[in-house]
Formats: sequence, C-alpha cells, structure tokens
Amino acid sequence: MTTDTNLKKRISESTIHRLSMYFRTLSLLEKEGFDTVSSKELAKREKLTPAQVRKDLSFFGSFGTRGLGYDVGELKGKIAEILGINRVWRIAVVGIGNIGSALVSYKEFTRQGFHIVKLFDNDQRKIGSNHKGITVSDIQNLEKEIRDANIEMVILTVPATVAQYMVDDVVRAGVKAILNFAPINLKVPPDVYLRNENMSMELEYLSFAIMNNHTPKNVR
Amino acid sequence: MTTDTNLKKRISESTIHRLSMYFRTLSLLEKEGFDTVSSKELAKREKLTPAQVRKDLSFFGSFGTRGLGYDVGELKGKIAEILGINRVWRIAVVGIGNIGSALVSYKEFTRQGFHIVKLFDNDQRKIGSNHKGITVSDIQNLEKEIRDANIEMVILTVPATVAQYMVDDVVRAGVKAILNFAPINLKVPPDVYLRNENMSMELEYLSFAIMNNHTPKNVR
DNA sequence: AATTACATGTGAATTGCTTCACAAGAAATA
DNA sequence: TATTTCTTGTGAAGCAATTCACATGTAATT
Ligand SMILES: NC(=O)c1ccc[n+]([C@@H]2O[C@H](COP(=O)([O-])OP(=O)(O)OC[C@H]3O[C@@H](n4cnc5c(N)ncnc54)[C@H](O)[C@@H]3O)[C@@H](O)[C@H]2O)c1
Ligand SMILES: NC(=O)c1ccc[n+]([C@@H]2O[C@H](COP(=O)([O-])OP(=O)(O)OC[C@H]3O[C@@H](n4cnc5c(N)ncnc54)[C@H](O)[C@@H]3O)[C@@H](O)[C@H]2O)c1
Repeated sequence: MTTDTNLKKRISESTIHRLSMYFRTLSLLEKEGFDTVSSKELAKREKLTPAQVRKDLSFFGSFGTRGLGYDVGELKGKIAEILGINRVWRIAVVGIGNIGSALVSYKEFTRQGFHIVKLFDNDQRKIGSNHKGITVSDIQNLEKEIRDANIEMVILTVPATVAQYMVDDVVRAGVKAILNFAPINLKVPPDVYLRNENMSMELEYLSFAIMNNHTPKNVR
Repeated sequence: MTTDTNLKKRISESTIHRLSMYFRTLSLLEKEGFDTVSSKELAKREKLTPAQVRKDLSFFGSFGTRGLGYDVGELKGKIAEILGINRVWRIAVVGIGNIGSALVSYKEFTRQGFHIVKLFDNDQRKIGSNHKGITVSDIQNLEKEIRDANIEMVILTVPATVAQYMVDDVVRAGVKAILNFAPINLKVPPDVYLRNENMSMELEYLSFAIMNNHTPKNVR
C-alpha cells in the first residue's frame, strides 16, 4: 500500500460529494461548449469558494493550468477516475415496490454507468414480471444469482421490518456496497459500505429550517 | 428577535440530522418498552459518542436526569418540538411520474405529519387521475391552488429541464421549503429553503468508497 | 442519613474542515 | 523578449465540530 493510498483515506465525505457536484457541472459546461473553466466559475455554480474547489482537487493531484484554469473534458475525466465512475457498476435492486420500480425506470443511472441488471422480490405476483426488460427474480435465489451476475452494489428498497435480513443475505452474497432506503439503522461488516437515503430526514430538516429561520453555512 | 433565536441559527446541519436520528430511535425505544435511555445507549444505536448526543441536546436545553438518563417519551416530544414535527405540514408534489407517485404512496410521511394534499402535473393524461385519493391538478392552476390549500412545502419531482421554472412558480405561490429530486442546481430566494435529494451522488460515493477503501470518520 | 453508582451538562482541548493569501507558473500582449 | 494579466496549488491561519474530562446532581442502596 503506497502513501498515496493512505492519503485517500483522509478524504472527507464532503469532498467526495463536492467532486460529484463538480462532475455534474463539468458535464453541463461541456454541453454548453466551454473548453476551460476556472475554480472561480466552478465555485460560483456550486455556491462554494474558489479555494474550496482547488483544495478538493489538490488532494488528488494538480489538474489545472495557471493563468488559464482547468480543461473541462480533462478534469471531468480525472474526476470520473477518482470517483470510480469511468466504468460500469452492476447493481441489483431488492424490493420491487413503489420506490424500487421507480428507480428501475430511471435511465439516468444507466447513462452514468450504474447498470441495474437484477431485480429481486419475495411477492409471487411480482416474481417473473418484467420491468424495463428485466425479469424479477425470486429472493430465494438471491445469493446464487448475485454471484453469477457479478453484482457489486445493491439498492435496498424493502420494508424496514425485513431490511436487516435482506442486508445479511446480500452481504453473504459478497456485495460490498448497499444503498438503503428503509428508515432503519442497519448493521454491516466493516468491509461493506452502507449509505442511507432518508427522505423523512430531509423533510424534517426543512421543517426545522422554517420554524427556526435556520441559516447555516453550507446547504446541500 | 431573542438571544435564543439567534442561538438556533448556529446549530449545524449535522446536529439537525442527528436529532432526526434520535427521534426515530426514541420511537423505536418507546415501542420496545423502554421508559428511560442514557446518552450512552442512544449513542451506541447511532454509532456516535455519548458526548455528541449530550452536546446536540444541550443546544436546546437540558432534558435529562443525572444518574438516570432521559425519559424516552419526554425527549421524543422535545425533539419533535425542536424539529417542528409536532404539527401537520401540508405538502404538494409537483410532477407525478415514477418517483413522484412512489412518494405519494408512502404512508409513513403522513404518519410523521407530512401530509401530501395536492398533486400537480402538466400531462393531460395524468391531470384528473387519482392517486391515493388525491386528484392530480393541472400545473396551470398551481399558484391559486397552492395558496388556497395553505401549502408550505413542495416536493419537486419533475424533469431537470423544467425544474427551475417550476421552482419559480412554486416560490411565487409563497412556498417556503422545497425538496428537489432533479439533479440540477436550483436558484431560490434567500427566504426559501431548498434541499436536494441526489441518489446518483450516493451511488458515486459508494463507487469511490469501494475503489479507494475509504474509511471516513462518520458515515451517514 | 450516608454512601455508592451512575449519567448529565458543559467549559476546555482537540481534531477536522474551510478560507486566506501569496509564490509560482502559464498565456496573452506589446 | 519583456511585461502584464490571470489563475493555480498550497502552507498557514481561522473557524467549526467533536471529544474529553470532570464537577454536579439524582437515584438506589445500605
Ligand atoms: N415509497 C416511498 O416514497 C418511500 C420513501 C422513503 C422511504 N421508503 C422506504 O423504502 C422501502 C420501500 O418502500 P415502498 O414504498 O417501495 O414499499 P413497497 O411495499 O411498495 O415495496 C416493498 C417491496 O419489497 C418487497 N419485499 C418485501 N419483503 C421482501 C423480502 N423479504 N425480500 C424481497 N422483497 C421483499 C415487497 O414485495 C414489495 O414489492 C421501505 O423501507 C420504505 O420505508 C419509501
Ligand atoms: N425515477 C428515479 O428513480 C429518479 C431518481 C433520481 C432522480 N430522479 C429525478 O426525479 C425527477 C423525476 O423523475 P421521474 O423518473 O419520476 O420522471 P418522470 O418523467 O417519470 O416524471 C416526471 C413527471 O413530471 C411531469 N412534468 C413534466 N413537466 C412538467 C411541468 N412543467 N409541470 C408539471 N409536471 C411536469 C411529467 O408529466 C411526469 O409525470 C427527474 O428530475 C429525475 O432526474 C428520478
């Protein structure tokens, strides 16, 4: 393990999230026909400081040209590399209900390299049905099918009551990253990454903000 | 404006998010039959330090009993008050597509006081149709209907291409909080709160984590 | 009533993140 | 080629968030 790799362990979550933002904005700038962009312009579009943009990038190398700025296409490529999105990720969705099937229909994921290739449910009425060309598999076959299909990430959209059981199954199948939508604290082994998408939390934040005239520094 | 109000302006976004987490865990503890809970136990369930829990709460008052801990029901009530969720929020969903209709079906929101009472779309095939007992209104009537229904929050689930126009309309209608699902940087006046729900960003974070063996301090 | 055990609430210390400020380098201009 | 203009990359400074550590207080026990 090199020093560089150790370095990356210190990158903050905020920095990663901002890299995602830069990536999206760079795609937009590319479409708008810009060849280069300064940290100042990038910062303006994200409501950040130019120093923040430069510092974030500096953790990974130096990608700009002094006096000129960054080459839009090049920087976009570098960030894709950093984020690991210059490749295809094979994903399974577990729980094909309201939210699960909405996610399956979302073409933008595919365009970004997040390929949903397997769907699982335990409801006999859903098993065998077709969503955007993918047949819903029986949850009973989860482990084998996940392994056979080389799935590395799972989007979990089952009821909170069964979410932990499904996580355990998914982990057993060798999946290393889970995006969970159930409002519950899940346990995963240390080598499995778990992110929670919690919409109620965001509504609660808005509620607090209105009630208290909240004005924090950085709002996502 | 009192000193207390000014105080609240300094509360960090992380603290608010943790209050949401505490609230959910307290609800669970209540169901599990616990009368009291210590900062230690609460912290354990959230993977935080006890000091963090106590510090978060200390910004708003002192709710515990030394030697004993916090009364579960009481603390839950206090946090509900702080977050402003001890009341009903009237919400409209704009854009009744894949994700919009999934959200409308989500009963948990209602249980938490987030009442979705109006739906809007611009598609003639959707206008007039019924979702969970609510008729989809024509987006043309947005301003009047939002005002008449006393809507204070909007969930925005329209394509990114039209999201800014819809925000402008919604702001004009007097809405003070927006939860946006379109992957785009929206502009709102300073007195309107905007939160973005960005699922791609979470997948990108997972991608980065796998590729770099990322081990940050606090993971959501 | 005294003692023990336990857990809060909070200044102080520490850690982490953001912003500052400027030397250094590249491009454009004269 | 020299000069001006512009913008990066980065240590240092400043600020914000987290954790420490303990005085204080309550309840349970003897
Ligand atoms: N719908 C929303 O807008 C929304 C919003 C926020 C959070 N969530 C959360 O997302 C999750 C899914 O919500 P939903 O509204 O789509 O619910 P849903 O009931 O529509 O979908 C859940 C799906 O999971 C399947 N399922 C149940 N047990 C299973 C198992 N053991 N194995 C495999 N599949 C199983 C069900 O058959 C169903 O198809 C829930 O945890 C919910 O709390 C939903
Ligand atoms: N589906 C997902 O899983 C998902 C995931 C992440 C983000 N998003 C984002 O959420 C948004 C909605 O996605 P979706 O998949 O539900 O799309 P969708 O096309 O299914 O739904 C969009 C809805 O908005 C309506 N609409 C379009 N223009 C409108 C206007 N001017 N006024 C009112 N309504 C209008 C359409 O008629 C449609 O019903 C998009 O911005 C998308 O990028 C979706």
